Amino acid sequence: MQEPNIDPKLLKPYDPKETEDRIYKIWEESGFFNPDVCIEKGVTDKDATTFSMVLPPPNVTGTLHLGHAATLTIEDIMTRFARMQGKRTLWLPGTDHAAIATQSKVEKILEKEEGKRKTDLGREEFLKRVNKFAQESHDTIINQSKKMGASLDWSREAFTLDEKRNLAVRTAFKKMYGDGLIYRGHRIVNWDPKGQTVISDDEIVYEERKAKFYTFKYSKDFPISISTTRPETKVGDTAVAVNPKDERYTQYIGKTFTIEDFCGVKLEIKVVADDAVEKEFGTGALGVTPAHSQIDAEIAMRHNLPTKQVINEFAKMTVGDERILNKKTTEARLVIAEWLKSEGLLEKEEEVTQNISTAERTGGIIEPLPKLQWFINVNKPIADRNNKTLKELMLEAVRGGEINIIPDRFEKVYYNWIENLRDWCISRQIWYGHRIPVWYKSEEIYCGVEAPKEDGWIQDEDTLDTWFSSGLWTFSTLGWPDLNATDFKTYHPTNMLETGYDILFFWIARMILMSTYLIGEVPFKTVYLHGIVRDSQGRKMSKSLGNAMDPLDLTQKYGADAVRMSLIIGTGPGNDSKMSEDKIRAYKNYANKLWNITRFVLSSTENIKLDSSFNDYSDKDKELIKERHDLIVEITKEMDEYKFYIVGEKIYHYTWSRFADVILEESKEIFKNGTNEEKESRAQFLLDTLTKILKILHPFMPFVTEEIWSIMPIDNKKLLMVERWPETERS
RNA sequence: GCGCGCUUAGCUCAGUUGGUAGAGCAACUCAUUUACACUGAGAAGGUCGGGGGUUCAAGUCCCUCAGCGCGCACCA
Repeated sequence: MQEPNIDPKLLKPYDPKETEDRIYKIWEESGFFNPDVCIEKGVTDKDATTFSMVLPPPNVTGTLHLGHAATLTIEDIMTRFARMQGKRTLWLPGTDHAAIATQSKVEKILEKEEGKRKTDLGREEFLKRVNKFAQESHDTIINQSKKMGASLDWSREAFTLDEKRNLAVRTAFKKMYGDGLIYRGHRIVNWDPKGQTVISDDEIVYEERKAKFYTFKYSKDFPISISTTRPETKVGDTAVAVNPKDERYTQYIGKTFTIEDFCGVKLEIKVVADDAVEKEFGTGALGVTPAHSQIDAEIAMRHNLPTKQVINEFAKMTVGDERILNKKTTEARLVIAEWLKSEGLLEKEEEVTQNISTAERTGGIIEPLPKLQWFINVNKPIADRNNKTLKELMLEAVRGGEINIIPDRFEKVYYNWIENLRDWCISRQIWYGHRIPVWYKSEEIYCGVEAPKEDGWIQDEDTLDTWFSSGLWTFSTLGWPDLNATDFKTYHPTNMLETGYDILFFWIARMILMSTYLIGEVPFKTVYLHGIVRDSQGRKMSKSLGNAMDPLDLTQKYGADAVRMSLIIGTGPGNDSKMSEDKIRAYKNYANKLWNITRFVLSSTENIKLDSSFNDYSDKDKELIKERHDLIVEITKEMDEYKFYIVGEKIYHYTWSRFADVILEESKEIFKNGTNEEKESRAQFLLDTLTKILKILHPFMPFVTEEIWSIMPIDNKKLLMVERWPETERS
């Protein structure tokens, strides 16, 4: 066939590498990622309904993985769809300083490359290193996000640790402190000996391990046997608790026994009755270690028992003689077990599996320790929130329907978490992060947005849990605490929050907490949760397994459009998905198919332009239009319901199996032997249908569609990214 | 212990309010320069995890069992 008047580009296979960076640049230069520019340039009405969403800020700990790529794709689809519907659309980017994660990463590098520890550098110098690392990670992340085609408004980019966000953090802290929601308290906390910091309950990861479960008596004269997996903590025991209904032990309740020598330590053990003790568990008697167990501390509080700390911040013993003093807890455990055996006190030694608490970021084994820390009280009634507690505010936002979670089964998970929620420990003994806005001067404490003016005040050394600043993200990025900021007034509450279900508690719950409390409105109306991207065998991708697929490599090899499609199709909300190169290859082929469809349509309709007022369709084409119209109605409905995985499949199927394999094939016959009317009708139909396919496909495969759009014979074209979604009312 | 999810073709997954099973990939047969080999046509492949129930009708609803996975709690 002759190929007159057709872009020579089409004569070669589609080349994403040549196309994608060029197209992204055109988009960026158009300014259309920014809704203000869209209004200025007249592609969006000033009073159009808004669609706003924040990007879950990636941690500045390195590079993006496929999970980020999935997030970017799903959200870009939402954003481009909204923009093409004419909405005032804002998708706001940013990055997260990720306090502990970033700091420990830099510590590792420092150790490996220079053999130094952070204390060798000092706070200021170490922070310089962290900032440098964070900046480099940031640049990589931004670059990768652009490669994925993300239509983010870079003019509004934010960082959880920049000046504006710091003001928001200090303002929020001050208000919570003023309302008595933030308090400083001496409590049993989760101490991470490896990271040398406290962490919150949610930062604990449980790992199943085998352990020895020892049953023994403190001494030959002691009447009650107890059981434990941690004999070394028993040197800190101050009581034995039994169930009040347990007849075996009633005679001892209230008595105090002195054990002169428990592996070199003198113990005073009082027998108390407490409902928390289960009769059936172990011997039915519990050795109470108030300093090193949350439950025991609670029992101790109820019975006014003394607390005796026997383990320090390095998980080493602080009492006893040379046998255990300064030994690690794991070593002391064996020493005491041996001692019990040799004294004839050990009655039983069993192998059990137990859940061991480890720190999410460092992997360190958590040591419960009593410490003075900052907490958020989740059970205190708040006067200007109708005396509701933070827990109640969080619960009601979802239960009352103001926030809708997709898939809805996660609402149950959310309620369950809130029911078990305890006060949130927000102080961290790390250097990288928002410094706590509290100052001390002898006995005085000052909390304020700014430092006190007089001399002699010393600021709290600790920083805040990274999730404190993330919790403010939907509004700290929009100008809050300035309540008159245009962005804040225009875009808050945001419409959508899309993220992985694994940070439902960490992030989503904390945003709801902060927003309902600080501004009295929900942070977002809909939460869409996606799953984890796994490898083709269903394993979590990780660097150590070596199965991590680098999104950048994949986009280089197959094109971003193909990677995007393969991340969407075959994945429903809330379900994990599996990734394989086969799948991506299939969608690379699809991009090329679309390219060739265009080549055929343009070369067989040469010199004809799309005529939007054309109406003389043949009967056959009218049928095809009806079919197409039904499909678009269906697809639009599914887009509104966030069923992108279904839409992607449907449009793929329609273009390939229906449009290319059937309609184009029969068009060959029409163009060869049909009447002029038939030819004209079919030419318009093909151009019109290709136009609509490009529009529907654009949110999914933005690069190839924008590129094809640029050579379509259509008058008064704008960029495809700001064209209107195909109308659904006309047939 | 409480709760959730999954189990459908060799693999990865769809299957919306119940109407006798679908897609991609892989494998098989054919076509051999066609808009496109990054292709087309065709055929094959499933007692929808097991059992029971409701119904005219169940992959879909209910009960139950099993395997896998996950969350929370416990973890003396």
